[in-house]
Amino acid sequence: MDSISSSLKIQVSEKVYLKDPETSTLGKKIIQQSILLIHEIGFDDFTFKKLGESISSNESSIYRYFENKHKLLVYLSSWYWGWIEYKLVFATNNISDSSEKLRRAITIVTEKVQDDEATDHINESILNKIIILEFTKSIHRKKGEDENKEEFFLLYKRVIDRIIAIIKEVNPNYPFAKSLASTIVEGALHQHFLINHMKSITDFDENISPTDFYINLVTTVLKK
Amino acid sequence: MDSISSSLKIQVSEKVYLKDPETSTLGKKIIQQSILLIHEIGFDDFTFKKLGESISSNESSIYRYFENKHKLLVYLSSWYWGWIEYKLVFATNNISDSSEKLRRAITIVTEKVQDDEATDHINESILNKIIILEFTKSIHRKKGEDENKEEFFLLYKRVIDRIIAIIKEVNPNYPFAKSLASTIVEGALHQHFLINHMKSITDFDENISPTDFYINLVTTVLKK
Amino acid sequence: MDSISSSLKIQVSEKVYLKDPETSTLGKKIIQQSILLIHEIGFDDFTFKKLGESISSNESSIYRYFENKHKLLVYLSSWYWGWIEYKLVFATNNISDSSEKLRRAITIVTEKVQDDEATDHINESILNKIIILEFTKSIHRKKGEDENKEEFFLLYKRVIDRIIAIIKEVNPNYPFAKSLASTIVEGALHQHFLINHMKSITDFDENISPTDFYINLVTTVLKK
Amino acid sequence: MDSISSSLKIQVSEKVYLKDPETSTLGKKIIQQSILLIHEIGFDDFTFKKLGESISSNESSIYRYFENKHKLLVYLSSWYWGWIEYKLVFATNNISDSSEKLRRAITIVTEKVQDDEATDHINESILNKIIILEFTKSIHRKKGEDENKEEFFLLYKRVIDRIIAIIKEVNPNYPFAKSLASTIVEGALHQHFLINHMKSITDFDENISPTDFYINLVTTVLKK
DNA sequence: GATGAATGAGCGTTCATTCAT
DNA sequence: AATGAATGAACGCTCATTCAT
Repeated sequence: MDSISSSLKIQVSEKVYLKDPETSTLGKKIIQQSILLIHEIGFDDFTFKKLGESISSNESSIYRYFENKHKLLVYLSSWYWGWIEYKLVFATNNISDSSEKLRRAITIVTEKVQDDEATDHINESILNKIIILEFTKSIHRKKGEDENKEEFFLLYKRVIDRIIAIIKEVNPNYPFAKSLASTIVEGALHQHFLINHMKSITDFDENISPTDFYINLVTTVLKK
Repeated sequence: MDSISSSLKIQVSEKVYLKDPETSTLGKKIIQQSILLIHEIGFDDFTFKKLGESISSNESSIYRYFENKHKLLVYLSSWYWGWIEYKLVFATNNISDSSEKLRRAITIVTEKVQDDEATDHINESILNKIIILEFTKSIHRKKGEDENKEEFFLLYKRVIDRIIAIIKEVNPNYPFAKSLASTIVEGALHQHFLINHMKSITDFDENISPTDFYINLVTTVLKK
Repeated sequence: MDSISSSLKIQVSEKVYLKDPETSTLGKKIIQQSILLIHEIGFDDFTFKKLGESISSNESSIYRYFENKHKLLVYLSSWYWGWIEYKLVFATNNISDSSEKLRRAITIVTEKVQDDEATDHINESILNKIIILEFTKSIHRKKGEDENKEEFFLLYKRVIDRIIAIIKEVNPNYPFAKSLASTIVEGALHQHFLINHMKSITDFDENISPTDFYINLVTTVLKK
Repeated sequence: MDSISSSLKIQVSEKVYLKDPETSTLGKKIIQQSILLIHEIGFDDFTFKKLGESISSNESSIYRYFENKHKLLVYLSSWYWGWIEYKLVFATNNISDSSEKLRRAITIVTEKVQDDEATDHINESILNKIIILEFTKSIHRKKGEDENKEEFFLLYKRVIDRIIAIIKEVNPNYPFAKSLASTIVEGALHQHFLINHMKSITDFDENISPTDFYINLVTTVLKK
């Protein structure tokens, strides 16, 4: 059976930060406000200077925690995928029917995110919006190519790996399990983006959601 | 019957450029070299100053053609999707069997791109690599949100619309035609990205390609 | 008796322009539109490029007429003071009473300017507003100090010299004739500026104008 | 009785600067050198880059203190008028005879300025030359029209208001007290400009000064 | 450990001007 | 004579980062 820390302290790789933001008040404020600020002005216009102002602190203080703004985004992303993994494990735990398990897993990664009351300094709903807009950009960054990419996106890959495993449970002979899993996860972000910015090429409304689309899609292709 | 200019002069919206780069030698050099340079150093590090150096011209000359580097990228993207549309129309022309038409269309938008000898100042193969890395970023840009987004990404949407139409031909009752089409086009870019940067979560090798995955996927879900 | 060309062809020093704008349609358009454009966006933001656009011509064409935008402003100023001189001479012609002559002269240089229908490509009322805002700046320019300053501001000085002469007619013993004359001319511009921008330090309203102030002032100090 | 801080710390509005230059060594150097440099090359050619070089510091450091060079000039002007106000109050303090008070006030605002030994990083004599050349330009700036104009030129207006008050003491029935006051203050700057650049339209020499002209003028017009 | 001050480097842009047609 | 294209130089400004306290 899968096991994961049941508390909501998400473990982010130490390579991502210089000092763990969870260990101080300032650190938590940095995380909390950065989410709000990135959402407000976009990651391109986001700077440590502006963040410093919004937490009435100096930009140099933030440098104690993160090498640069890209690492901070990697931290937020990692935290997000760690949190998704936690929810995914929790939701599929003790479910014996593979197909049901898969449906639940797909739901977790494709549904619209609500704020999680268990974490008071992180607004997951807004964080999700940032992930939709910025996560793909962040894995596409050319700079520092591959040095720590594996490390940085570990938690993202773990979510995908868990879905791959469930897909294989459902249909061990399906030859594209990995591609299907990555299509669901990345595709869901994209579909949510389209809902907000290019509605005309989506089918979604109040009655029909990306989750419906993906469950239908996956169920069909995995049918033996 | 579909009709499209059979020459390879791709029409890019006039709002994207200040002066049409196709109308001068310098303009063509800007296009040609920008593709090579963006590929080489990444779009983030790409500046008009560096481009100017690489075409031994002054950055200010480039400003005659494009307002800023983002508009230049929009131009390249538009050109790319215009070219893809052209190929798509050409490949599906006179094909009466809808399923075959769809297979051909999917092939066009998911296969690895080869250089097209018909255009001597544009290397489509490299441009495709740029699109894989940078296109999603470019539609995710926050700034200038929505003002001309429709206009800028018109050719992209036209490609998707054509695929939607073919999907509907194959199965008029499938309820997620739009989402499926956008999943194919965006997803194919993502799968090609994974091949280059996160191989471990793909199923692809020399025998099996994204095209195979998408044809299998689409064929299955549209089966009546 | 004073003599001045009775036509409204104001003679501006040839050193101010490269090609006389009065001799071509384009030249006249340059003059006409530059007045409107400078008034609209301010002289600081005014460029030949923008002027070129507004007369749908190229900036390089304007360089045929004026070395740079400062020379163009000198031209406009010269024209303005030439026109003021013309009005001044016309208004004081055949007046034998010196005091009356002085009153009329002061009126000319201090009253609010109306458009002169005799010149169709120059809107004197707007030009006056430009002079109020920009003329003092233009004589204060440091660059090219003194080379041709005498020449450039000849027509301005001629207006002042005419007023000095009238002051001396009224009271030959007044020891500050020159300073008084320059105070009136420059001061009137300043008072009109204050009316538009710092009303709180003026005494003017619909019943009382700068002209009243200056006539009162001058009449009093010249009383024997 | 008038009261004003007797120390020479002139209070300039906080809206003018980002960080008070009086609070650091670098700040004082910025003020000191900017005066010398603006005098030397003129405000048009003055840039933060050049100022940075002349204080062997980087232009970006200067941006900590002032938003742009125009704000720096506003600071210098404000300081100047604050200093003039101080001198004016000091010189007229305890003088019971209104006419004498007025003569002293006029003297303060019209006489040639000597360096004040009490301030070691500000050369008032040179600053006065800058004010003569640049102050009128600075209040004539079109950009940012009126937003903070009142605030920015507060100290200038306070000087004028004090003179208005004294004029009214001398002759409460004179109907143009405001215009007369602004004429003196602005006019004096202009007369000093003429002395330096257009001597031919002034009456001044070593025996006769602008102060003489203005005292004569004002005394005469206010005579009951 | 947190902060404020200072800095260097470089970006995006505009301007004035020249050249070739 | 008028124009369009191209250029070099500089400006204003911001960013990421370091240093000193």
